Amino acid sequence: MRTSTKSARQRGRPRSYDRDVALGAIRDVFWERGFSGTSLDDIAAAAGMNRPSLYGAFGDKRGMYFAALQLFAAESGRELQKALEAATLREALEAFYSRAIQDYLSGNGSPRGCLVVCTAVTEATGDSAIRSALAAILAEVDAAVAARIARAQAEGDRCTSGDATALARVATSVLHSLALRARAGARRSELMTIARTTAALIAG
Amino acid sequence: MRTSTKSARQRGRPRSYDRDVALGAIRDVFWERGFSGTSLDDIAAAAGMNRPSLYGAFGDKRGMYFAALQLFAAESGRELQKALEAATLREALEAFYSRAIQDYLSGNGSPRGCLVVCTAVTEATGDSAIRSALAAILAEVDAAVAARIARAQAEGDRCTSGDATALARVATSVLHSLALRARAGARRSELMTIARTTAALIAG
DNA sequence: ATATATTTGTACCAACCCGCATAATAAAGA
DNA sequence: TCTTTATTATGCGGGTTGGTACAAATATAT
Repeated sequence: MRTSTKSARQRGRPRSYDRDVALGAIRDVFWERGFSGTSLDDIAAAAGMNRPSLYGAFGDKRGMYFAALQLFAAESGRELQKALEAATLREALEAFYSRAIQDYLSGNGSPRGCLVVCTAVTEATGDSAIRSALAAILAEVDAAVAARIARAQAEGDRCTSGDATALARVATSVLHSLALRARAGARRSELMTIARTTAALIAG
Repeated sequence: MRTSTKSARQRGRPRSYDRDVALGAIRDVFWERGFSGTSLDDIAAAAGMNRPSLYGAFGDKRGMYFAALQLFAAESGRELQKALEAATLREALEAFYSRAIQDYLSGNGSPRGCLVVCTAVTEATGDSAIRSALAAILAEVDAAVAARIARAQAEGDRCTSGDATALARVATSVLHSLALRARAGARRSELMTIARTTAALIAG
């Protein structure tokens, strides 16, 4: 359980892994191969842990996936939120997309897109808990962008008029597509053009 | 092989299945569960065929998936193309999205979204042939929409100015997101609002 | 030292996986 | 009727799956 901060040194044999770095590795495997496409052997190899330790730390395979999803959402949510804080809406959207594209094209092998859009969506039909988690994450990003657009409208920033919520959903829709296009092999320049065109459409 | 029309009755035991309806059933299973999440038993049950017959008709599991993908792309490509033929660009885009949303929300259980966007994307990192097929399908839809936008611009139809290719990619990006939002459980009204907002943004 | 607590490593389990080998079946041709 | 051809049906074989039991290992507490 270990309450995170200082540790009063536990009693038994010490862990040979760091929970956070292990979870990062697990997230990366799921990110690349998806949930159904990933085996516990894959996970064990990536995390450098054997199965009993994995099971003890994260529960079963679904538990590992949820933990990975949560980590991904938290980290990339922070990044995107930060990008949205740029001075003008147009700059905010461009930074937002730019940052996302950076992530989507990362990875050792072929580009991985977004863990949420490119792997959780697939499992959403068969697993209602994954579907809820997915919906919640999408809604969170929608809300963040809607808030930013509403702010621009309130500030009299150059922005297309109309319902901020609906405009925001269009903006995040393009984000989703950037993820899947990246995974499909689109080149960065193509993605950036789509991003800039969208930013122009929404932020005047 | 059977060249589709009349048949000169083959010599051996007659087939107990119809290749087209079987492939439709196979497409539906993959559509719901994805490639990795679908077993041959699932496929056999859905198609009402036993494994050797499946193997004889479509090759291995990947072969079945490619056939399903091709069928899906051909059918929905026809539908979308037809929707795009509406008189004005705005009507065309709205029909295009509306038709897509209809499909994305269909299915016995929970909504399935789009076979390409919601299942092929996941496998794209690990299977370069699937990645190519995916990229080709995306490009085809992009091209169809780009042609429709270019036509509107040429005809002086009310349309946002700018590169037709880039605008089209924004439009299809929203299509992709509609698919995944449907699978995530979004309600029809939400999807329709996104669709109308996008059509307004692009077609003035 | 000895006991206690916690984690690791090995190895195993039953279930499932995909693909195929083989035999039974159902038609046409001779 | 008997052969030939094409399909269906059964079921197996080797490998992989997710999950766990159990003993060895490594720390603290007494």
